[in-house]
Amino acid sequence: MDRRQQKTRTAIFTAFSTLLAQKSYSKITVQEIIDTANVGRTTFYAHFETKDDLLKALCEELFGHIITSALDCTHTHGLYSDRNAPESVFCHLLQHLQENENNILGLLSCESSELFLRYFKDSLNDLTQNQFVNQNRRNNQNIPQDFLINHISGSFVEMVLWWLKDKKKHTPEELDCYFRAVIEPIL
Amino acid sequence: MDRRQQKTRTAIFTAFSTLLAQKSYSKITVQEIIDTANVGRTTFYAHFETKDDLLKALCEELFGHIITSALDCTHTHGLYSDRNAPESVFCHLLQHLQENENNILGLLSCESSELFLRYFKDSLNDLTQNQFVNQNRRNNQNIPQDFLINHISGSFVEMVLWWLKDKKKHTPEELDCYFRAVIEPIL
DNA sequence: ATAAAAAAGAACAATATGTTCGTTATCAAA
DNA sequence: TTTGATAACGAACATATTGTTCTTTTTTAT
Repeated sequence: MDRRQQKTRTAIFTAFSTLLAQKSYSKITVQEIIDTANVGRTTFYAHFETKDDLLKALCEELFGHIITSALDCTHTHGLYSDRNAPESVFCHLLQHLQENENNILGLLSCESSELFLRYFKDSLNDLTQNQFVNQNRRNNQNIPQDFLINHISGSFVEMVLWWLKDKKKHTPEELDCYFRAVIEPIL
Repeated sequence: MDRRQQKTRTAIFTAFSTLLAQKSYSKITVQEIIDTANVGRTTFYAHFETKDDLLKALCEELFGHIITSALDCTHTHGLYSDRNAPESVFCHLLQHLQENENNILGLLSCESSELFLRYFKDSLNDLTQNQFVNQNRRNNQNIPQDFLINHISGSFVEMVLWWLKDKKKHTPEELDCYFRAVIEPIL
């Protein structure tokens, strides 16, 4: 691929991320993005159809490899390796988030965090579902599998939201411990 | 209060709700709202500072009494009246939602449901917190109370989101049953 | 070196925003 | 029922954003 394309694409992503750290998504204009990225108006629209399109692309880039990395983890460990195992996939995810690659946490902490977390939850749903079909789980009370999957990924996302609002006063390991305590009883 | 004020306020709310059923919040313009409500531009800005302000006012109106009603319920029953009791506050909430007063479910089903559910969750947090301070709960594994409160209200909100996406294939009573099954083990 | 592709830059119509004015209609209270 | 207050109207306004179209310049891959 042409280096110029990659360069502007990166410039736009960076500018967008910078702006997201300053103000909410809805208040960011295309004008600001291209000013910050220092690219022409035409160039922006050659890459992305709309601002929403840009957001989607950014999410795919951000959550893409964090999820695939987690998927590798489940292939070796299972959803939770063991009831008393030291780490679960969720701990892995939290650590990955905190490592701050591409400044994901910065983005998730911004005013538009919910926006990102919806994308994140979609990915988590796939991840969790994957686990359920592979493992033949006992279903203790005729709870629909859909419900359980949604409960797990939903709770995780809400936990991350809480974690960030709370200025990350807890370590990924602590959170993992709490999360397993509230999730494992129902598996 | 002047009847005229009440009348335009209602007209704007109704117009806004109608539009929300058709398109996402971000794509609705003030222009459309005043056209639909059939009020002057000046009038709109006399009532609400911005579109965001309107959304906030609508949420307060919608969730205000649904929560106070639930609060009454907790005063008599407790968070869950009893492990085997037929109804919990959450069932009450779900039924209330489904009764379709002010067409809440219609709004929650729209493209901008997350927007509303964030407001809803804030109210739920207060509700849940209220319960925790009144009842002296056993805390089985040193999980922070904040975490538990957030887990409960967060899970509930995510469940409603799932319920709506799923076209409400389940009754409030079924959902309540599932929800208690995943929440009660940790209380 | 050259043809293809990408970015810049300027200009465009269309639309949305929030404000200001003077005018008209409606209300509540005497 | 009159009257003073106030809410709504409507038109106009400057300002800003959007998405598109054009031509010109720069950069790339081969």
